[in-house]
Amino acid sequence: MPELPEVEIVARQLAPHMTGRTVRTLRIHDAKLREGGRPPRLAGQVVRSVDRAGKQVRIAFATGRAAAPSLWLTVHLRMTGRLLWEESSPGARDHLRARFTLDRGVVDFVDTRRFGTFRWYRSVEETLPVGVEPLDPGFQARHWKALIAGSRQNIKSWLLRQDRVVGLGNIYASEILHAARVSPHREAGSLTAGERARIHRATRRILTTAIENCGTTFSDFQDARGVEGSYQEFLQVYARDGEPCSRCGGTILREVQQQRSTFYCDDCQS
DNA sequence: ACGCAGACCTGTACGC
DNA sequence: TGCGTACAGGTCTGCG
Repeated sequence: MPELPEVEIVARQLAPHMTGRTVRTLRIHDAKLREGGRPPRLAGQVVRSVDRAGKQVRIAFATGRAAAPSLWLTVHLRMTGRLLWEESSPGARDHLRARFTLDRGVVDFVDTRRFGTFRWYRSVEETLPVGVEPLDPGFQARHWKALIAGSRQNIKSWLLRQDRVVGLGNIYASEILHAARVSPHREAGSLTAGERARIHRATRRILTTAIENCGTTFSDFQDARGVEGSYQEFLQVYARDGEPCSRCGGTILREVQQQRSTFYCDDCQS
């Protein structure tokens, strides 16, 4: 489910609750979560930071309040994962996969479809995604040229890969291409400098606005407080097939690319 | 290198 | 009500 903005919101909301807290216990209820490596002993570890790396929530732990972090956990929410903070211990919960009990508060990992993953690391370098962070202040329009050069992949599929630019998923990829007036069928390597610049600007603007609006809630995204985002009100094409295009009045189409739905306007995206 | 199918899971919406 | 099908914000593997 979540793409960059939704993961960013979860991390930002968890951070003030978790940072500086001591872990009492980590209970893993779903054995699938052990596939990313055996969980280390967490009791007594102090949470030093919670942030986002690509589409993952990253939590740094240290052996004491003054010690440097020596352990990192990345949580990938995939389609339906949620990290929910509660002040006092909630009772039974559907699809509860893991529970962190802190010296104050509880963080539950809830995941209906069980695609979510935990991975443990001993250095921060290992947690860094391969691709570029699109909201990194140093990332500029001119950098797209080298990233995209020579790719024969269609631009919609290219935007979904995480080894070039991280954080984009099926909703924002369609929205970005519509905002940039670029057809999802275009060969990535064939884009002009002007088109790449439009994609760059659209990416920054859309992700930033989505974060400001607490992300997009389609069916199940909720932030760390269980509150839904509101960026769905701003979506121009996603899930709007059959409706008129907000820019040119043409009809928004739905089409399957790489087994994922793409939404676009055939009239003003070329 | 690319596209495509299938897998991983569970739930919901919709047509008959 | 029940059953079958399609679809869902992600990503991996294997095949051609």
